[in-house]
Amino acid sequence: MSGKLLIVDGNSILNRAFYAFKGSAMLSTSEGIPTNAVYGFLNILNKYIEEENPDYIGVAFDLKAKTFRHLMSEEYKATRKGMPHELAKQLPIAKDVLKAMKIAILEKEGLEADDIIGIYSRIAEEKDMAVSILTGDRDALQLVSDRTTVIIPSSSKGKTETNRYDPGMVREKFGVEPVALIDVKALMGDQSDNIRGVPGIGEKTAIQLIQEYGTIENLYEHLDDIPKERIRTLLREGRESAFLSKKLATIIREDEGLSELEPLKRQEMDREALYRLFLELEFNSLIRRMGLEQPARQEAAETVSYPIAEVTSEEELRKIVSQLNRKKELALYAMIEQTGRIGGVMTAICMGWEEQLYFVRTGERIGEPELAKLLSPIFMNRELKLICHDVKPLYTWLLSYGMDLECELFDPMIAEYLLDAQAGSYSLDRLAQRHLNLAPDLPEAFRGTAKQRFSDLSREELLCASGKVTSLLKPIYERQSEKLDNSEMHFLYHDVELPLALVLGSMEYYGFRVDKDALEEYGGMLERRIKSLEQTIYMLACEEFNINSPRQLGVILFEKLGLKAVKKTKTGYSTDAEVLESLADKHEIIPCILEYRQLTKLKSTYAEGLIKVIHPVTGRIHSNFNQTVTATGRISSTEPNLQNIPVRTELGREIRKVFIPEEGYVLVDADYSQIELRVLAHITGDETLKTAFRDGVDIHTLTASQVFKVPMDQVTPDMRRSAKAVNFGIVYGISDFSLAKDINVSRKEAARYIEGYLNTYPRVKQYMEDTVRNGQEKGYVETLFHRIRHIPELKSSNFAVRSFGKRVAMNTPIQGSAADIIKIAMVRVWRELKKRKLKSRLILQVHDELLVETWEDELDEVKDIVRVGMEEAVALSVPLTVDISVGRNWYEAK
DNA sequence: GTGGTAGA
DNA sequence: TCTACCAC
Repeated sequence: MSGKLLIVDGNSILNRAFYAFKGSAMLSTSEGIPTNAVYGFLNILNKYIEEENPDYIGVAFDLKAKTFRHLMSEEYKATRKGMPHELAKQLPIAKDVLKAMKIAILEKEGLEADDIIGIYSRIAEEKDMAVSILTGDRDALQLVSDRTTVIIPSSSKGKTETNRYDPGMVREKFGVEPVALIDVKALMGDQSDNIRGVPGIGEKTAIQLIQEYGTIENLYEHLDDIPKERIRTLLREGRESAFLSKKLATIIREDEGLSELEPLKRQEMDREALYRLFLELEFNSLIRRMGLEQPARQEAAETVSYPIAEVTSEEELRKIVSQLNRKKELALYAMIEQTGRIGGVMTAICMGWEEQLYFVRTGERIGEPELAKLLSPIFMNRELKLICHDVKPLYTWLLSYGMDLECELFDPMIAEYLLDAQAGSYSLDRLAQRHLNLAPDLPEAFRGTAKQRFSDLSREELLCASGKVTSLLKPIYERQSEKLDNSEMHFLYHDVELPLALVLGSMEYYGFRVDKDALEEYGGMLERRIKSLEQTIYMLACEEFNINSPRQLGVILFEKLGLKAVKKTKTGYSTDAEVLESLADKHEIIPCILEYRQLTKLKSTYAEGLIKVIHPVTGRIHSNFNQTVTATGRISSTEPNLQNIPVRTELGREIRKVFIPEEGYVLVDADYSQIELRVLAHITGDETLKTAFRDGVDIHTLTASQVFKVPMDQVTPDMRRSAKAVNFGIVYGISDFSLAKDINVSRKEAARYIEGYLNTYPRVKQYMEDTVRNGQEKGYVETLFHRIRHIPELKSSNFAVRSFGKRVAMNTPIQGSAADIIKIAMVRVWRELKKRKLKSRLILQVHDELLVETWEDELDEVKDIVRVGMEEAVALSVPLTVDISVGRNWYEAK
């Protein structure tokens, strides 16, 4: 039996980092510590080991967040000053820890086991950490060695494998025999969450128990049989055990059984494990810095990879298609690039199911249009389920060849988004990692992130990599299906998100026509006004400077012109609109700067930004609609973002005049009226709100009337404005702090408004409380259609983080349900337009608004389709009303 | 609250 | 990366 010392933290990330660094010294920290701090420690410690103690023996030790913060406190503030980089800030602390280690190590000539083991406790003593470890935190010090004690954390019930410590696993994995088990939280006097519901087993009694039951497994099995009375005794002992634990840490010093140092020698860093870990955690810059990009190939043995054959003639392909077409399910991976061509370019495609995969490269033998046509029987086969990761580009590609897609679909990317909307990345290799624990070695083009194109790769590379990824589809599909089937998201997935991918694909395909000349003229007009404003500003400042630089502007305003700085940012003076507005009457330069800001924003982001993305062939803007980005279920739009085209100011709104329909078409714009507040009324069941919406009462005036306790007809515009802001705040779940900023009152005043609101609508208040509690219990909240959002922040010990979690918990069901509803409406409208074979098409969604480019002859029909599609998307206890307007450009149609 | 983009 | 600002 080896004499390994292992300190296991409940924090799975760091556990795994420890394994990756096995043999290296490791300083792990708890939640709340910046990852680069962890990295910094690792780096420094490793360096130290390499340079000064090559034979240093692996020690992991664990600094609790509180201790860490303590170390970060006063005494270090001074040293941190002036250090340029985050990492540098951590240096003094790391050095200090090192110093402690050095003392421990170098005090004696040679290295001896008890020194190594003792380091931890010495540091703990020197830094007053023992207290923190034993009583100051809910986690605990956990040691494993052959003669010492296994402390099983209460997170042994945890879901992740790294957290699941049971005696058998300890024995197998660490080669040590556990002699006792201690529930850590019970030690801390926390009875809420103990091993299998048994409160606090003190170490001493635990040993007795094990002796009684022979083995730990046996004890586990009979935990429920232990009499309640005895459990109470154990609980009392729990506190004593805490002090025992401290002894445990020192007992080892005298343990001669640890003289065998060989197994503790430093080993090579496990670069692959580290690579996989960093990949999963998206520590991309760390991967780069540590040069982990090309981990040694490791996956070959365990990667599912089916045989693959290349298809090189149309005739052959036709045969294979008819053969594949008889299958129930088919995995397909399309190597499509978004290029200048609308619909993208398909370099190759790979498809098949388990026993055999087929690879087709487009080119002279089989052209893209021919390929689209040849594959069509599969795409139109409603009896077949196509497993396709990211189906949207495949659909736009098909549209560009006049083809359609009507088979059943399964898209792992979308499935994963529903399972975890905050996962960040949904590329296939990440899915393989999450579901299959595989780290396939793939060219960058297959990993979604890189600039590399499929067409940059050789035939062999494409064949090999696409075979790998296509093989992944089936097992991923099976695992995701199981998870989805166990959830309530079936409807959302099959009837909303999957068809929506096609809707978005067609929206991207059609794009939005733009009058380029008008846009250029608009830009020119802005340019002229900016130039003249610029001169005025230089004159008023008596010097030329870069107005776009908040830094330079800050110097001019607050140093040269002597204006009073109201607010600061991390790097200097704040010059945001809020600050400038408060200074508006202090100096005539201020209004000029505000106007300059507005004009340059319009010019650079909108005028120039939009011109850049007009497609030279279609003359239209083909925005990219992303379905898997937002945590709430909303869609996002990029390159350009068409969901934030100005509307509030007249000058900004003018831009909408350049968004025009095709010849013979008009724009139909339909937007939900107050959809979030209606969702709120429905979810909370508040009668006042429901009646108001049924009667078509102005909701902000109503709120004002009720909160300020005046009759409806005596509500002043000011009162209405405040009420509107409060409604706004409720919908978006903003804090009293942000509300105060929005309506320019004190934070206390804002808090009173919110309180007044909640007292006016007790059902809303009840809902808010219920949702938060529910979220805390389950760890997630859900929308009307069971879209879930995990909110780990609710469990944070940090007030600000927890408050954020609460607001998110209150807001997400509202915003998310509204997102669900408009998505349902989009699918309905799109399907109806398609079914009736109309020329009109859905081209844009802006959260509560749909835009249909409408063939003039179809105007009445389209208005009807849109109204019904949206208003009847879902039956709530309040009506959903839609305002529709028609125009020859977007400006007119709003 | 949720996003995206531009400029320094 | 930070600051600022556009939308719902």
